[in-house]
Amino acid sequence: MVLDVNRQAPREPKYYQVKRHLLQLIDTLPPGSLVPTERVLTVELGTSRTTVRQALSELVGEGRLVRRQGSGTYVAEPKIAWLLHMTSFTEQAAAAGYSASTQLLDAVRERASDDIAARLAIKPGAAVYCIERLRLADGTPMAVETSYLSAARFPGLIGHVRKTSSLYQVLADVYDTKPVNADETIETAAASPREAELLNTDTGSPMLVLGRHSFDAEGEPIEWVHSWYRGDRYVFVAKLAAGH
Amino acid sequence: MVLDVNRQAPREPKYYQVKRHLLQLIDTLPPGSLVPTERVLTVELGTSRTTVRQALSELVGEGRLVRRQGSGTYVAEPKIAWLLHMTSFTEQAAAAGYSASTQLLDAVRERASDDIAARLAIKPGAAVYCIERLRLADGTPMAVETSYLSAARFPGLIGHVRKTSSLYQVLADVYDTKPVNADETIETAAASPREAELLNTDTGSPMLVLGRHSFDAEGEPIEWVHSWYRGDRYVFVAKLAAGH
DNA sequence: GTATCAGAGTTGTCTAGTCCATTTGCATCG
DNA sequence: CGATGCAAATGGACTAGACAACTCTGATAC
Repeated sequence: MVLDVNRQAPREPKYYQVKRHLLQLIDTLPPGSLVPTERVLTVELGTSRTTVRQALSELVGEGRLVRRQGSGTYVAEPKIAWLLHMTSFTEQAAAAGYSASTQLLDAVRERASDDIAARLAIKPGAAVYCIERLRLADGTPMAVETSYLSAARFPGLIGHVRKTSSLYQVLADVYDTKPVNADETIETAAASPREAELLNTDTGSPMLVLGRHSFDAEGEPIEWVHSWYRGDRYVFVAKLAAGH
Repeated sequence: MVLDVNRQAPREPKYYQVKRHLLQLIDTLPPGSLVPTERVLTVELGTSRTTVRQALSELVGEGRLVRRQGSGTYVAEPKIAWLLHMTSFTEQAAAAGYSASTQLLDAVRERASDDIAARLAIKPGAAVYCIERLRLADGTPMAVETSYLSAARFPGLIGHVRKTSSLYQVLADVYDTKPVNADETIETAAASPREAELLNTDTGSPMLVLGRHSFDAEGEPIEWVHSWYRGDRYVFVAKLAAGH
């Protein structure tokens, strides 16, 4: 009978050795530098291209490297900090020193799924507006934002949104409604082909998904939004104080 | 001369078709259900095991599936919401209905890197305490937390921390210091083998990294902490109000 | 009955290779 | 001189398969 000493130690995968090697290299190079090609690393490190690519993919996902097909792999710029608070995208961007713009991708009326219905406090199957927008900062795509609002509560919303780019402006001017509270959720996900295309990244790359569930002064839900940010590009920042 | 119509359309990768197929399947099954094995999916969908595994890996990373080596792949439980606010881990856990515990992994005195020094407003190379702890909720590991504090400002800290599990308690009782403000950062990363082992997950799986930079009433930095949570298990929740 | 063990089945890791899409630089042509 | 086209080099997607590590079940031994 063999006694199994240190079973618990999960040995380091080979691809992780490659990753550590690359991390060391990256730390010595300025952003924009070219790193060795996949095929060169394959022979240098005595491993397969698949293994090298796994290490590279993780580093790309963490925002340390950028790959450009046909060209090469480069050291990435540091991530951009994005402050979370209760204002519009435009104000947030301005506070961070960017000029924000918005591109309306889609605005349709559809039936609420069970999940959406519950969040908007309406019946499943009731009409909702689904508004999809691309947020840009200094012209580069930053986030894909999808908003859901009750069609019964905001009749004709789509027409207004097509004319005025700011949804919050429309809510205030036309419907006299203003969000005063919100629950925000933050989680990770992988980019779908659609988001990847819009945000100019790869399908499956890690994303930060910000959900916002906002309420008016009476506590009624106004909208449910989720915004997809590239996880390799952005860090969310929240400022907290002890008294809540 | 061939005119390149719709160059922009990046066709859907094959693995993503597999992923969508699996998502449809998952939506019909309760948590804990067994999904078909990798080899079965390989023949059912007419693809290679590598491609099937890529789809599965993304779904595992998004918390939709759980893989158990030697056993099979199962539909995962929904993610757990974790409220962000300016209290201790223990209080946070209690508010969410968990009984929290902490395991001290390591507590050493070391020299501050440039980054740490800047955050703690001390000189690079000055002594800092590095305290690594495993946070558990109802006995299951939840996060790996690494704190950095100035050794000059909190002499003998390690000894106190070894006796009292709560760092904030020690800061209040022994050093009469209390954090009143904090900047929190949230970003994505991939698990290192060490974190993966401690959190009982796989190397490279997506993580949510919460950074906390806290300050006392005078605006002096007290500590710099980063906590690694499993991105497939947790959603962070922040409550915001309009008046900031 | 109970414990043990072998084997089948599963996921985990890695390899070596093919073919495609895109970029880039160079040679060629006008 | 400029534009064009070609070829090399690069990353992107996928395949088929080997072997390892682990789990579970059923047959067997006691």
